Amino acid sequence: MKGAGFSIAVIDDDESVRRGIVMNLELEGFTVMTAADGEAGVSLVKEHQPDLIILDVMMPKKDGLQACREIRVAGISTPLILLTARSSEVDKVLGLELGADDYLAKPFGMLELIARVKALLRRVQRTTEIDMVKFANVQIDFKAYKAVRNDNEPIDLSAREYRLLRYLVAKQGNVVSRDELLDEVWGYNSYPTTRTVDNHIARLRQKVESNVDDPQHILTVHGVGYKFVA
Amino acid sequence: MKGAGFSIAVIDDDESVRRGIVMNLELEGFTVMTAADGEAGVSLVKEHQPDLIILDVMMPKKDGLQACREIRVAGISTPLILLTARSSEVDKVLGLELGADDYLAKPFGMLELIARVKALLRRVQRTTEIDMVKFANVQIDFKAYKAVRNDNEPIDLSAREYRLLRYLVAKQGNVVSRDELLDEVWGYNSYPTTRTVDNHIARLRQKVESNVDDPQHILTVHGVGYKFVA
DNA sequence: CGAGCATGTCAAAAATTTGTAACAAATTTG
DNA sequence: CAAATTTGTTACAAATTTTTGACATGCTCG
Repeated sequence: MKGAGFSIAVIDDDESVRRGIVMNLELEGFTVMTAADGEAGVSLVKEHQPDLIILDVMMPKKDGLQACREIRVAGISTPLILLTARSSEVDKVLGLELGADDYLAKPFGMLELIARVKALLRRVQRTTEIDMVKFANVQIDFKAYKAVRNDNEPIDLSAREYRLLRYLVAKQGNVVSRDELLDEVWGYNSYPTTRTVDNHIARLRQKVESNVDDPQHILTVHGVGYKFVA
Repeated sequence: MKGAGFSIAVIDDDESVRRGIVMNLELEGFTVMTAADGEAGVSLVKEHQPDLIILDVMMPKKDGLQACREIRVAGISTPLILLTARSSEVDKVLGLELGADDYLAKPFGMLELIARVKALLRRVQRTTEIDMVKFANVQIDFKAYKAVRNDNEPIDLSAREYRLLRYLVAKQGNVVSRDELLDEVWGYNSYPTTRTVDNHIARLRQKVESNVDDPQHILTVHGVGYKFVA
């Protein structure tokens, strides 16, 4: 994954632990922000909305479990990894019930932490399904399977067109290859050709782009695949 | 994709299943190694570090879940597909928690297995590739296939130019020979001449260097190859 | 210095990739 | 069951990229 623009909040009172984690995450290409106690941590998270939180259980002012609880209560569902010195079951269960997504007992290996961070981000990214998208004068609701232009003219998209577009939108800004689309949108049980993808893209463009001859949102990247930009 | 040098370990006690899988993978151009029980499988994986593991759940000596656990504990994070006869959720969850990356219930279609193997390799590859590079006044995003100079003038690079540059950047500071570039950027089943590389380098320089006659980042190392420096 | 390679440059030719239309097959609907 | 809709396939034209070869220029070492 190599960081890919993800930001991570590291909340731990131990200066040296914090530094170690930060250094390693930055080496991996993540953007890192830190706080040294629970209270500052909660503020940090509320304010900067990182993509992932690493939270120590034992901390002054407000312990990790309490901080975790507050973060969840605030409606923030950012993936969260708990660090704990005591590896007692109590801590683990408590933490997970409070809404942590993973935990790691100190002392832990940096490689393992990095691996878990990446795994968690991957997992979240996969399962985060987009609900809606708006661009130019069209608006699409993937949950309701409804699409409109100018707030009133309905656009009629087929089921596969919805899925295709949703996948592109989920990866927006990044190029997606035809093979990836076949895997993710068509699945592993059917084996259409890559040309099938082109045809669906063409149909999508006709329905969704203002000028089919100069698409503004569903872009071709020659030799690679397609890319959606809002 | 066509196998492209990837090696795959197939661990299954059923001779005929194993043979079928091996044959199909080899047809796809993969290098395949096998083991007939969990114990042998774990040794095989530790010793030969394949690029992907296909592991049957039910096996003598050491079952697949146990083998999977041992492989992960040994710090080997190679992508792993579990095969199982029972399609119960329990197995699935267990397997995934133990660190399997994908899951396939017997009986499965060969095409589906191949599709999953390729998808998984693609996914892993995506996550290990460089995302971005910045140098002088240009910035390149390899995921978005987007390059700009001075934050606003777009630079138009072809797919191969992106791949070529990404490979050089990945090896930055080290000289890379033309033959290595042909292997890694062009692949093993195309055979252009080494002059082709020069041409692409030339075009890359024209697009990316400020002064083509005195390149600052894509450097020629006479008699050896090329080298990227930030 | 100059012979012998190695590399840079350019344009045309070759190859690949993509868009699209028309049609067939499959699926859903009435 | 027939009609309508959706999906997949094929073929071909158009767009774009890639390769090649010829020649110019540059580098290295005897």
